[in-house]
Amino acid sequence: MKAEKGADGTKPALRERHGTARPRMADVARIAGVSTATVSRALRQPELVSPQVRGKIEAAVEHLSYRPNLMAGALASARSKTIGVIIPSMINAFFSVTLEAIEEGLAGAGYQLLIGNSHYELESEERLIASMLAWSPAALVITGCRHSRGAMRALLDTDVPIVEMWELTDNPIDTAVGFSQRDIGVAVARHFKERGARRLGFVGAMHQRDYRADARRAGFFETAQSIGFEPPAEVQLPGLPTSVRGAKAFAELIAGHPDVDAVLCTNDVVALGALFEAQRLGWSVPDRLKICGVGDVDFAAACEPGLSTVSLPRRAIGLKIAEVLRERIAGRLPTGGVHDLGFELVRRGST
Amino acid sequence: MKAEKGADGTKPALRERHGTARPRMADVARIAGVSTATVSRALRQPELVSPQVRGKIEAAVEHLSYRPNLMAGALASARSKTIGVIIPSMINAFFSVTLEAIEEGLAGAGYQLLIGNSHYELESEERLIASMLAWSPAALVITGCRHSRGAMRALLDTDVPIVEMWELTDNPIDTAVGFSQRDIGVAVARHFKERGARRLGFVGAMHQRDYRADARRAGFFETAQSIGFEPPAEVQLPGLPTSVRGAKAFAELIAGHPDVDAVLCTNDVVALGALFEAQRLGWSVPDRLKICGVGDVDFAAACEPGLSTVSLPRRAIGLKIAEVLRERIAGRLPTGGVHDLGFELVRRGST
DNA sequence: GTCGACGATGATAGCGGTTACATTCGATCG
DNA sequence: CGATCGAATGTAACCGCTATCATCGTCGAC
Repeated sequence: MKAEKGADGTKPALRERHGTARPRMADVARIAGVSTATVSRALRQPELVSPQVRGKIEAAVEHLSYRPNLMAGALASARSKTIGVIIPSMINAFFSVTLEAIEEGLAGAGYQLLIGNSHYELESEERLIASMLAWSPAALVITGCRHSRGAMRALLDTDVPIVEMWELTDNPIDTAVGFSQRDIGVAVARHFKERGARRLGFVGAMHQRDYRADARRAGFFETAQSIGFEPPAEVQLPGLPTSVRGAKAFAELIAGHPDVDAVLCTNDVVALGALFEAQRLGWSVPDRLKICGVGDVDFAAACEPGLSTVSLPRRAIGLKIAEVLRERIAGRLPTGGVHDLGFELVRRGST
Repeated sequence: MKAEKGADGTKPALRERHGTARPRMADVARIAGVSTATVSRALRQPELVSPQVRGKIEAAVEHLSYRPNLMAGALASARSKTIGVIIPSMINAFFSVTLEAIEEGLAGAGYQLLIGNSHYELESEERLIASMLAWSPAALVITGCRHSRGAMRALLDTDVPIVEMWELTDNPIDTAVGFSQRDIGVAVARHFKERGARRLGFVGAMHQRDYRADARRAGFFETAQSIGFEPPAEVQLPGLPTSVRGAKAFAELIAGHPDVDAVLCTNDVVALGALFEAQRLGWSVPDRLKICGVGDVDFAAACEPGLSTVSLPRRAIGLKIAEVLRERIAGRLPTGGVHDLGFELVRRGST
């Protein structure tokens, strides 16, 4: 399926080096016949500069197609128009939506997102925090409220506004925006009870690394028992949660526990695998078996039957963060707080 | 579903400002009893510094837990350990995988990814390019080979290595890493022919913005006709491609053209919607209807029947880019080239 | 008419590193 | 034994912009 022209390095690159040095603010100043201080002001606080001078400066900027060197500006002002965001996975669509919402909520303000992937590892997170702080970002957004000691020290030690997201805590470092992961498990257990389930099952993943998923599991198990179920039957996927693994794990689960009639899957992708597997096995959903996912990814509504799931405020988290950051950066709202954005159990055909 | 403690801003933030200023290189130098030049060298080219001095410096760094201010370094050296990446969507899992692979391939080298979202808009891309170049990144990775005039000018004018990805071109600005979008359409049309399809259909999306998807469509239509099909029946989704919209668009398509017996969907998410819709309508797949997606997202293999699709080198693209960049940044491989990573038609039950 | 206030602009000292160049000092060599 | 050289280190001039403070009119008030 490869084109013949694909041989490495054969094609000449289009670009030729022009050699024209990037214009500096001093060039603009010279052309406009003013000092660099005035140019700087005209660019960042135009209202402080008289209209005529401003006009000349704008013309010069245009003429040279001048673009300020952000690093110089950041260095001199000790803050950069950058926002660091650390997420545990880039592939997980949840965080991507939040990322996009943060970006959208900050749109136009000229912020750049510096993105780091912690791969669900606390040490990795610590390293990322350190290197992001070295850029003096305007703010730092991290996923979760659990951090290594070193990370904690760094976070407490800096003046950069910190936002912890996708989880709640009683002791935010600064600001937390999220929802209770544990309550999701609670809600689903109750929902299964309502629907008349008799024996519960759980398909999890990455229990050793994704402690947020673990909190959901804990809520599910504890509530299940407290409302009269036996401890749910359980299987853990090896590795990342995918539909294929979900299908297989689900098959294992019901092979070992044929009495299970309601399964909570750690997320929708896994649940989709289970749904197809049930279909293959001829178990009717929801009569013989109820399936619930977590996330409300777009396909959940398109499934047959529709997949019941828990809708997470992934977009709302991002927008809220953007809102908080705008306030923080503008200097209002000096201190943080905890923002619980809740979640919603979406009842569809699969339960 | 909200916890009571969720009232905004009620919780006190954990952090108290310590007031300790971040140590500077001069502090390290003083403690180690050397000049800042030596500290700088010890940090970036340790082999130039004698072992004893290096030891003292490392001790001082450790003691102060010193972290260099990257902006200062970047300003002075006119290059930053940053790699700008512009993608058309953060939600699309394709690009996320590539992003992760770029990151992974560059792991340990201490690069930060500066990520921009162009929302499939060329003007947006132009703005992003400008603001990313203002950070003097070590390289800039952009999606696609089509750019606005202004963007082109900026890209040709800079010395920053540029990589265009997810598409091929005869005239790369510098380096291109991707595959032929058009050939995907060609391959699927032929595949449908092989499988004995008689009337083709196409479910597309964003034909006005995603010109890569348009290239796939063009390949499909042209080939279809050249190998004896009538022009495929076609429906375009309004807005972003989701499963729900895919299901609806597919329903429309076959309502209008009941003779269609093979449908190419612009991506797997849409194809999944079509698959479920076919199931709801009682059309058996693949006998009555063949469905093919694009992307080979993880659930494609878990579907019932398995979803035939086109596997894109999303991870390979990222790894290749990382490889090229390592070379470029190290100063070897001064010029670019075109790298065709191909794609693979994955035949599963749905065709 | 003089003074102070105020608005607009300029001069300039950093911001915290990097790096070209100078300096030092022992080892090597004729 | 002095000249030479190279490794190790220091000196200081930037990098390009920001921000403080000084300067200079201009204008209204007393």
